[in-house]
Amino acid sequence: MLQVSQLKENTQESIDKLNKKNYKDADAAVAEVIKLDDDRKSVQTNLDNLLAEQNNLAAQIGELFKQGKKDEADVLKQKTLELKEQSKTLVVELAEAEKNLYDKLVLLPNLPHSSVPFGKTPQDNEVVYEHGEIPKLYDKATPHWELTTKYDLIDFELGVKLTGAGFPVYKNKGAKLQRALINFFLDEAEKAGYIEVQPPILVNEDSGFGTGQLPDKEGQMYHCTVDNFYLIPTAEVPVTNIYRDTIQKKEDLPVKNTAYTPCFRREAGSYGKDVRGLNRLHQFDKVEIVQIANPENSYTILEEMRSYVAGLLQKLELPFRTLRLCGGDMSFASALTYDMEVYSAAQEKWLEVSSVSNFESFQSNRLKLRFRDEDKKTKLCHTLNGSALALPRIVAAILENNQTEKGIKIPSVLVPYTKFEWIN
RNA sequence: GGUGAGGUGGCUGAGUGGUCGAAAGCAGCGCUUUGCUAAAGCGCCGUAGUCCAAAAGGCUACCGAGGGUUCGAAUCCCUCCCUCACCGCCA
Repeated sequence: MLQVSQLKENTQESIDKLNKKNYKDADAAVAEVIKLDDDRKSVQTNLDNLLAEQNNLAAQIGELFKQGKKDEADVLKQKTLELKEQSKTLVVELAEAEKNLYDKLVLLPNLPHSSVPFGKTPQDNEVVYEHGEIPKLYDKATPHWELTTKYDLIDFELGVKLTGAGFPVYKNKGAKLQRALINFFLDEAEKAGYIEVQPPILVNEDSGFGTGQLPDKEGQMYHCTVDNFYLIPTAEVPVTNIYRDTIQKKEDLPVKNTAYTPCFRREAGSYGKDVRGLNRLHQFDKVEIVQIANPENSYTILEEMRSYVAGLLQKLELPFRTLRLCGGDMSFASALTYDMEVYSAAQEKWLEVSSVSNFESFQSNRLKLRFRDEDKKTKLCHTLNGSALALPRIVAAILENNQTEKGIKIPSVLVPYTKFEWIN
C-alpha cells in the first residue's frame, strides 16, 4: 500500500509512475486519494475537538462531585449528552472517511523505479544480462517429462491418484536431486550471510494480509476453512511477516533470512503445454531469500540479491538470462523486479526460475515494519525478496540440458549433495 | 476434545470507576563519579493521528478485538479471538 504522503509530496511524479505501470486514469485516482485524505483529516480534527471538550467536562464534573456540588454537575452532564450525540455521528463519519480512503488507496499499485522500462507485455521486458551457451542436444533428446519417466524420477500419475494434477511424486534419484538442491541452496544462502528460518507453511489471515495476498488474491491460495489458515504460496509470506508490527534497530539492518518451504498455488485456469511436467505445479519446493533494508541502500541490496541468484545459476552451469520487467509485466506490489530465466533446451524455451524484487515500503506500510532513524523517528523499512531458487524448473532444465546418450550428468557442484554423478 | 487461569509499554509486573498513557523493577539512551571495568547517583525512555515552518509543546486515540453501561472505563457487563496449565487423544 502506498503512503498518502508520497502522493502528496510528489504528486506529478507519482502520476507519471502510475502511468508507467499502465494504471488507468492515474491523475484522477491520485487526486481522489488526496482529497479523501483531506476529508478524513478534517473529520478527525472535528471529532478530536469534540472529544477534548467532553473530556474536559467530565473532569469538571468529577471535581464538582467531590465538592458536593451535585446540581452544577447535573447541568454539565446535560451538556455532555449533547456533545456525545454529535461525536457519535462523527465517529461514524470518520469510519466512513477512513474506509473511503483505504478502498481507493489499496487499488493503487506500487510506483515503479525510474529504471523500469515502459511496456505492457513480456515482450517489453529488458534483457539486462545473459550467461552461458544454449546447449546442443543429441538426436534423441526429449523433454523432461519423458526423462522423468524413462529414469523413474517423478511419477505424475501417482500424484494424481494421491491428490490431483500438479502434485507429483518424486522418486529415487529424482527425490534425492530435490533434496540435494534444497541443501545446496540453503548452504549457499548461509555463506552469503542469510540466517536460515523454518517458518510455518500455514499462515493466518493477518499474515496473508501483511504481504498482500489478502484480500485481493485470495483465490491463489489454498484455504483451510475449518481453521481459517492459508497454505503459503511462497516463504515470503511467513518470513516477511516475522517482522510485521516491529520497529527494527537501524544498526540491525539489513535483516537477511533464507527459508526452504514447500509452496502451494491453486493457479486456477492454467492448461496446455505451459503446465506440462514440472513447468507449473500446485505444490513445489523453493528456497527463498528475504531482506529487510534501510531505504537508503535497498537498491544496492537488490543488485546484490540479483547477482547472488545469478551466481547460483552459474554454479549449476545453466544458461540463463536476467530480465528487468517492464511496467506492465511487474507485480502489483513491486517497484523493480528482475526475473531470472533458465533455458530449457528440449522444450526450447526460457523458464522463469526466480523473481527478485524490491517492494520499497509498499509491503512494510501494511506490515507496519519500521526502523528508528537518527532523529528517533520511525520510518518504514524496505522489503526485498527473491527465489533462490524455485526447484521444479531448475530440475527440468538440469534434466533436459544435461541429457546425453549415457544418461543425465549431474552438475559437479551438486555431486557432493547427490552422491551420484549420473542418472542412468 | 474437557477443565482451569490469563491477555497491561522491549521484558517482568502493579493497577476494580475520575488524580492512569498507566506504579515499580529490568533492559536501553544521556550525563556525573571513576585509572579501566564494575558499581552508584541523576535525567530521559510506548505507538499512531493531528495542530505548529520546525523544535518545544498542545489535542486525540490506543492497556487482545469489537460492542455496551456511565458525565467519566485498563478497571463494570456482553460477544469474539488468542495464550498458558492440567487431563484425554495422537505423534
